[in-house]
Amino acid sequence: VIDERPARSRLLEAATRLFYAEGVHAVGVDRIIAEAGVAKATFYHHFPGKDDLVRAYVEEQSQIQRARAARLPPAPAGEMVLAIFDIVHEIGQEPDYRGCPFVNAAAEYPDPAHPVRQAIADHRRWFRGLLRDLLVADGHSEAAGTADILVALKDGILVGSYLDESSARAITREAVIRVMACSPVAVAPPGVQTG
Amino acid sequence: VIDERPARSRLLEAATRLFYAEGVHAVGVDRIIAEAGVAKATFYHHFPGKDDLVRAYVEEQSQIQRARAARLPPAPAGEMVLAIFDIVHEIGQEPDYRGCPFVNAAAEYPDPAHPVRQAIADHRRWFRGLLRDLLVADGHSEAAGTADILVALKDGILVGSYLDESSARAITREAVIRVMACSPVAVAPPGVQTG
Amino acid sequence: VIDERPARSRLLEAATRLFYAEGVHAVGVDRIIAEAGVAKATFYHHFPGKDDLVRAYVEEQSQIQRARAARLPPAPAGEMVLAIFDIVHEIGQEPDYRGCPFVNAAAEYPDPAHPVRQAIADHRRWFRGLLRDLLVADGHSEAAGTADILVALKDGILVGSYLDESSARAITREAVIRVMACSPVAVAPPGVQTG
Amino acid sequence: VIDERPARSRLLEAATRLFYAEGVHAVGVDRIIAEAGVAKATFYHHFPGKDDLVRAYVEEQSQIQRARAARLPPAPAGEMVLAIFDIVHEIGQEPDYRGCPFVNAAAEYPDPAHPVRQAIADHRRWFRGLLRDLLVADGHSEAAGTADILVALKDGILVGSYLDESSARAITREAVIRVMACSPVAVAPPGVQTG
DNA sequence: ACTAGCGGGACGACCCGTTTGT
DNA sequence: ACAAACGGGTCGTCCCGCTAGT
Repeated sequence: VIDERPARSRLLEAATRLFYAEGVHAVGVDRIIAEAGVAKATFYHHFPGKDDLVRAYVEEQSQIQRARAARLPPAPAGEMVLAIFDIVHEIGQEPDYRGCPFVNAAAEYPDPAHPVRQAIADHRRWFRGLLRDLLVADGHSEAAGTADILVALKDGILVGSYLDESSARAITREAVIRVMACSPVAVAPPGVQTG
Repeated sequence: VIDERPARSRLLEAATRLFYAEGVHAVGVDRIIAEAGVAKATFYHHFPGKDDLVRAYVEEQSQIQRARAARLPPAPAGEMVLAIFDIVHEIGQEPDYRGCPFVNAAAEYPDPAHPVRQAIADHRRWFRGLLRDLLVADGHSEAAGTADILVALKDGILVGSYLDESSARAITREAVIRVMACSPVAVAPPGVQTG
Repeated sequence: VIDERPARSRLLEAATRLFYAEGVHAVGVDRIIAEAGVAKATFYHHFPGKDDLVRAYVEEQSQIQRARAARLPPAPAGEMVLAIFDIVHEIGQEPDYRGCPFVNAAAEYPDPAHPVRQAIADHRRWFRGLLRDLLVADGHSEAAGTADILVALKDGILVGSYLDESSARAITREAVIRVMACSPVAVAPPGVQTG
Repeated sequence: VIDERPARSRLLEAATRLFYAEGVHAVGVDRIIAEAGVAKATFYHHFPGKDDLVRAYVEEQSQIQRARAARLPPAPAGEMVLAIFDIVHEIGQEPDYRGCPFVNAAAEYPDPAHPVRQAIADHRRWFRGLLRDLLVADGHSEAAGTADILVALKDGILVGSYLDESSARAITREAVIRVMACSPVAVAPPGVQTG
């Protein structure tokens, strides 16, 4: 009971690194325990199975992002949204960026009822709620719909950061500004779709 | 003799169905040849290895989307963009939608030099070029940057269609309209843009 | 149509090349038919199975060696033996020498009753008889025993040519001379001989 | 619980038996692990791959022969050579003799740079050195060349023991005596030697 | 007489996630 | 904490048949 946490931490650290860099199915437990320097029995003592480790990995990523958002310096709500997307942009520019860990993990878990997918859905609900609350605080009409668009924008930016040449111009701030600029005319042209 | 189509077609069809529904690594060649009703030797006669089948799958998806775009009825360029996103929206609403096949496949192929990744990059270059050309034809200033944003929007919409509750309101058209509405003021305020 | 020789010849040629260079078990029939440029059905039309091709390969090698011996210019029997070993030496020095095809094939056919092994045994009987007859014609006492030793010498020279550094000095002629120099004293010291 | 020896020993024992009796390529790892009574993962825990097991097999055979040579009772160098060839002869007469394990293994490994071939080459260097040292100690002129011939003789005797009818008379001792009897005249007739 | 392609099933080496004993 | 066990899975190749089309 004394030295439990280092082993678990090392396992989660190794898993995070390998799962993110190479994919979940592509990394075996043998490799993780080898890189973590723990025994197999220790692994199965801390995690009932590989999927539980995957879920822990996803949940930890969510915690990291929530903490990062919580550490943002206070600012007017509109600027907070921009600050969040500045972080999104920065993340996408990191050297070995391999895409959004949640999107990538979801690609390997087709069943939406799977605990890993649940954890991913939780994270996404949190992020959408965060944006929507900020838009509401910003006095934005159509806060919910705009939050949906911004979530899509965030996902798409990260996908592009992973898959397209980095020479693609940085369009993050510009995009956020346009999405948030919902002139009354544009918002609800009669008969146009809901958003 | 049930299916008289050539073996290669049956293999590619089965692979497409299974790869998309369950992921690439999660589907073994044994399963594909079983569902295609071909012998293993026949599979390896048509494809040097599994990765070649994956690449064929990706390239076929690209061909399908290009053909679909080519079949769009002629219209003014701006409306063409909207029509394209209507299709994107529709695709995302399909019953067993499992996300963008290119994004999902890329999640399982970390190496950008891998042929599968190359095929994905080719497709993405095509799509971005399609949007940019339409924006140029539409007389849009900032066509390239706006195309980048629209590509991100498309990716994000499809990610959301896969991962979020379908109750999420459809925001596609609204989002496109906002992104395309780039008022001169918003486009390039000196020093605002991030990168 | 590049190669107009009959299919059987092309198959045997390809098989000879591949079997010798890489080993019998290491070369599949698919590869042979591919390099021969014939259809699979054609192969199985000419040879009931792979083993029959192997036997044909072995028998052809035997024929080649017999023909080479038959072409030796006439000479006194003792010099003929030396001439034979000159050829043995030359063969062992060839650039891509891979060892005696009979010894190598036998290593992959443990059953002495197998047709391939029978063909190998036939060849070895021929070669031993050839040497013995020459020794008899040379008026050699102990012709049979000396022939046995010379056969061993030949096999060992070829093994060494394959497995040892080519820097190993050429000892062929010297060895033959010593083996054939059976002084009465050396031949049968009472009680020395083992069997 | 039948066999309490460690798994690695059981694997190597089974591999030795099967590789020697049937050839390396002809024996699959599944068969070895079955006969060793070991799980597949245990095999791959002890040996990175089949080739490593083959190399261990070859190296063990070399160790066995070196130990056997080391156990020979002390005697004058010339008699030691004869004693070594007595052992060679005895080995060749064993009931299920299948030829020299090194020569047979080399027949299935065409690449001289392969670890298995390296191990074989090591063994052969050792044996040649052993003979040469004994000949030197025996005061033999031309020790190196004679050692080469004796190595060839050993290889050839073992090839013949495997491939020819056992009725072939035992010529081992007689052959060694002749090879070692290098009269000054026979050793270096000017211009006789080939290379 | 030959070609092209496909079917078939067993087997090749190797790795999977997991459990147990020590 | 380490070795071992376990059964099934991975991708790929084996040799051999068969049909259909020249």
